[in-house]
Parts: sequence; C-alpha cells; structure tokens
Amino acid sequence: MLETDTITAEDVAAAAGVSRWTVARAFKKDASISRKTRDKVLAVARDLGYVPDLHAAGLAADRSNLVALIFDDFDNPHKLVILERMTRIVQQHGWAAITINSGGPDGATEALQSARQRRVDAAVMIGTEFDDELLSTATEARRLKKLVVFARESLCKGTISIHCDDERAMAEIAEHITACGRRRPLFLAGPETQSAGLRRAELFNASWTSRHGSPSPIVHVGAYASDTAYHRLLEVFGALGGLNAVDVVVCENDIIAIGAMDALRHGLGLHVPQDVGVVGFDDITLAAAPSYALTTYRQPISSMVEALVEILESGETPASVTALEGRLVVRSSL
Amino acid sequence: MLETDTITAEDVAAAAGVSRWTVARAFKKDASISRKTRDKVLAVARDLGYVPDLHAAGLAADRSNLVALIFDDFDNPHKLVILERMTRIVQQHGWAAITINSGGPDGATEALQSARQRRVDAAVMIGTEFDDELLSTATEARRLKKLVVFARESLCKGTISIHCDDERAMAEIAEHITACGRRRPLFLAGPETQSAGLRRAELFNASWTSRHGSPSPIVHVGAYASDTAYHRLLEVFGALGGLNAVDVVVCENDIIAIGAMDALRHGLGLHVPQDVGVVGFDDITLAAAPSYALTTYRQPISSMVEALVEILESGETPASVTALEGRLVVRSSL
DNA sequence: CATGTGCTTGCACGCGCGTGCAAGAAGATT
DNA sequence: AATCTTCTTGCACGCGCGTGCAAGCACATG
Repeated sequence: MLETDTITAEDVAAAAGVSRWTVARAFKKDASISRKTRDKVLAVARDLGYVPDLHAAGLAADRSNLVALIFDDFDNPHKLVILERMTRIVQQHGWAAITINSGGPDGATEALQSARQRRVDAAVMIGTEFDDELLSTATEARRLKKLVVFARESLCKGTISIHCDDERAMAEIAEHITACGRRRPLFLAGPETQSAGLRRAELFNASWTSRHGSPSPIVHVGAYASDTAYHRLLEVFGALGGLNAVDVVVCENDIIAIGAMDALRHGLGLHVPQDVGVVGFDDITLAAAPSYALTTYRQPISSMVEALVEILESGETPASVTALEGRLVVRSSL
Repeated sequence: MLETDTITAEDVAAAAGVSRWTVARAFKKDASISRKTRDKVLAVARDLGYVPDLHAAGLAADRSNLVALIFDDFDNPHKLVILERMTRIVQQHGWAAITINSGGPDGATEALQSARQRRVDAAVMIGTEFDDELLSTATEARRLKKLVVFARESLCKGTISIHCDDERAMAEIAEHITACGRRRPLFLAGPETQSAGLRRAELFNASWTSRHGSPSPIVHVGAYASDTAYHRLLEVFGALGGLNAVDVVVCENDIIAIGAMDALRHGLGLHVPQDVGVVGFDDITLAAAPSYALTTYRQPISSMVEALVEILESGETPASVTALEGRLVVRSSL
C-alpha cells in the first residue's frame, strides 16, 4: 500500500479554506451548514480521499457504531444466514459488526470483555450455550451498553431478547403433524443443557398434549451435529419400539433433522415420509436440497435483525422481549 | 445494564496511588515497571473491573488490533469454516475481526472504505468476486495498511495473497482419478467471471493433458449454488454424450459437487460412483455426510490463518504470495 | 441607515491512552 | 559516606474528532 499517511479533517479544511469543524459538519446529516460550503468541502474531501475516522469519532462521541456478534459455534450453517442478514442490515444503518468466537461457554466472559474493550454499542449473543444462568453471573455483561440475546428467549434481567415465537411455531408443527395423520411423534432435542434454554421440546409437548392427551417422548442428542443425531437415533429407535412407536421425528433444528433422515434412510432402510416423517427447524439451505426436501420452520431472521436495529437506534435500554412470527415451510419429508 | 459509567486508567491510578501511566505500564508486556507495583495495579484494576480501552489505545498508537474480513457471499458453508478459524486464531493473538458483507462485487469499494474508516490493521478479502482487476482499480485498497487476498491467488501489486496450492491440488485430483481408472472427466466450474480467478479448471486440465494427451471439457455453472449446478448438469450431460463422454465430474467446489451428485442420482437415475464419480473441493461438513460421502480436497485453512497472523505481526508489508499444501480426502464418491 | 433575526462558522475542551524524555528512587561501587 | 548506575515513575504532547457556545455574517425590516 502506498499512501498510508492518514488524511484528516484538518487537511481537508486547509484545502477547502474552512475550519476543521466545518468539515465535520459537511459530513454530518442535519448539521447547520450552508449548501454551498458543504458541497465544496465534500468535493475536496472526495479528491483527497478523506473519510471521517470512525475510531476517533467514537472516542469523542462515546458511540462506536460497532456491535459485537458473539457466536458459540460455527458448525450450523444457519449461523451463516444469521451472519449474512446481521452484517448486511446493520451495515445499511451505519454500524459495523465485529464477530467474536467465544470458543465454547467458558469463553463467554472473555468474549464479553473483548466486546467491552472495543466500546461496542451492543453485544449480541447468538448461541444456545449462552444461557440465562451464564448471563446473570457474568459481571462483564453488566458493563455493556446493551446486551442482546438473539434467537433465544431470555428472561435474564437487563437483557434484551429477540427471537422467534417458538410457542406458536411448535403449535403449528403439532398441527401440521396432526393434519398429516401422524400420531406417534418422537422429539429429537439437542444436548440437555443447551436445549433447555430453547424450550422447544417443552412447547411442542404442551401443544401436542392439549391435542392428543399424552406427550411425545423426548430424546436428547449429545451435540447439535448431524452425525451425532444419526447415531443417537439408531441407538434409540428400536428401543422405543420402532415403527410401532414412532411415525414422525420432530427435531429441534435442521442439523439434527438431517442426521435423523440419514439414519432413517441409510441406517434403518426406511422411507421418508412414507414410514416415518421428519420435521426440522431453521430452514437451512440444505433443507431445500432434493436429497432432503425437509419440512421445517423458518425463523424471521430479517425481521429479527430489523428489531435489533431499532433497539440500537433507540436511546433507551429497555429490558425487552421481542417474539416474532416465522412460518412453516412444507416440503416432502412430511 | 447498570454500571455503564466507563472506568478509566485514571480511576485505577487514583485507587492504587500511582499515576495513570504506571497503570498503562502494568498492562503492557515488557514495560519497565517493578513487580510489586504491577501486581498492586493489576489487583486494583481487577477489583474495579478495569480493562484498557482498545479504541483509545488504537487512536493513540495508530494500531487498532482490528482486521476486517470482507466476504462476498454467505451461502457456502465453507465460509463458516474460514470464519471460525479466522476469528479464533486471530483472537488468540490479540486481534478482533470485523466482518463486512460486501453484498456483491459493487460493494467492494464501500467495504474497503468501511474498513479504512475503522483503521483496521489489515483487510482480508474472502471471495471469488474480488478479482485482481477489481483490486487494482480500487483506490481505497491503496490506502489500507495491508490488503490480503485469502484463499485465492492474487498477483495484484501491493497485495498479499494467502492460498492453497491449487496447482498441486489439481494434480493430485487428476492422479486420483487416473488411479481409479476414469478417463472421461468433465470439469464443472463456477461462473465464468469468478472461476477464472481460481484457475482450477485451467490447472486441472494442465495436469490432465500432460497425463492423457487431451483436455477435459469444461462447463461453467451460473452460480456457486447446488441447485444451479444441479440444473446445469442435467442440461449438459446428455448433450455431451452422457455416460459415453463422462465417467467422473470434477467440481470446482463442494457446493457444486453436491448439486452434481443430486443431479446424477435424482435427476438422471445414475449411481455414484459406479456410473459416474464425483470429486469436490473444500471438504465442507456436508461432504462427510453419509448421503454424500464426497471425495474432496481440503484446504489448510488453519495454516493459512497462521500465515495471516504472521503477516499481521510482521511490521513490513511484503507484497507476498503464500501457497500452502492441502490434502485429498478420499470418500466413496470416487 | 440603524437595528434585529436567523443562519454559518470558529473554537476551547475533552474522549482515554501511547510515546519519549526527564526526574526521582534504589541499589552498587569506591 | 559520596558518587555513579540502573531501575521506576511522572508528565507534556498528541492521536482525530464531537459538543456546546459565542462570534460573525447576511438579510430583512422600519
């Protein structure tokens, strides 16, 4: 790189024959500056390749225009969808996103501290590992301007939660299964510790029980990973009673659903959906692939990010909970 | 959040009975400070919950400890692998990563400018849309401290390129195919404009021709997307001569390979690898799924990121090219 | 032409910390 | 005990820009 010498507002001011502050005004919307000087300054700035230093601006204004996106894992492609929406929409509104890899639950404190050191306007926690207990004990969390829990309902004090209305979602799934004539669901949930925070198994059973009197069995998978789900299902399917006990597998997310489908088809030689139906959650890209054609529930990620932007732009820090409605995407797995 | 009042080095200094600069020294490795005062300061800092403000530090030292990761798309799960390694390893060395969504090639300039505004120590471009022509015409690129092109060879002046040794990779693939007895490869490449930068088709054919005399046909897919690849292969397979003309499909990446496998199996009713073999590139998680069991080539992402860290830590800005060796992962698709 | 109003512009001060130098403290030397 | 080192510590200045206020200006009014 050749011209690394940073060019400041001072330089532009000198070249345009105005003061440094006038240059700042030219770049500030709704600033009191005459049309003529603004145009002149902007033109000079363009020639010189000047852009305001957001770093210094943040320091002065105590507003970094930075949000931290803290992820607990990067295995689920759904994270990529979230990241895409998040970065794109947030950028459109003038923020930049710093992505922090917490590297597991133990790293949460460190991640939060790192966010604070960068003066982020908000830290967004994305991942089931970040449960309310962890958040309520993390003192770092108290020191952030805003703490948002994304894609999971959080009742933690001082925390802002933006998520899909899972209660409604699970009710819709229960209804769809019922409409398809299935009566023997098996709920395949994630790791017991993490899955609890999502409450999907619980919500599904609440809805299912209200319709059919008795709950569905729940089996936990050791990790949100297809191969783990694959082996887990093989392990329990026969023990539960095989086809006599299960005619549809409801999964906490698509990753598990993919593993379940592979297990049913390749491991047990069954047909989906003829023998056993499968329903997922998230609608990852792969769910639409002809090999899977998974019926799943799509979270309203874009709306959720819009909600985040609103919270970013609002001055106050309301300890709020926003639940948005997604939609069931019916394909051929049920 | 309750205690939003930022606590500065000044506060710690007062509480510890030293000057602000001594506090700074306590946090600086290899600083000239006595063991005793450092321990005292650090203890006070911990009690008060003080951590140095990296924002202000960056402003003062002209070093933000920030790198920008600029992505052109978020559809390929391989990006997630890169992101995970990138954030994790870079964090371990004291940097934080800001993720920028360029939203297509037109957004590259804007993304670069955004990176500059944040005073990043380096901007890393990840994606085939960022070709050398674009980079050489982008004046913003000249103003960054370091510009790194990741996972693609770049010969652009002033640019640092870190990538997998594709020449060797394609030679290994050609050798494997040959060893498996296949003699009629079809190369399924990405969009013509983007694929050119990767040069994989070209490199494969160089190797193939040297072994068997004549090159493999090359078919371009309109997008790096499975369904696009699916339809494209269906479209051209018969026209090329079907099984008489093709006994293995070599794909520019796994996403295309997945689409190709689906097309061969579900679209054409063929068997993989019995009728036609498939080889991919990247080794995404899905490649290991039993439904695909894709033979593919794994790029040495971790080593590549380590190389990036080395470049970050080295003061100079060598316009360098680093090509690292990956490895072929043989599964059952060939 | 004098006065008042509203729009522009300039500026002191501060955001939190790093750098380099000089003053001070502690230990070593004769 | 006096002096010299070496280690510690304090400080002026600056990084690039935002905020709030006051001075400057143009124009309209009487």
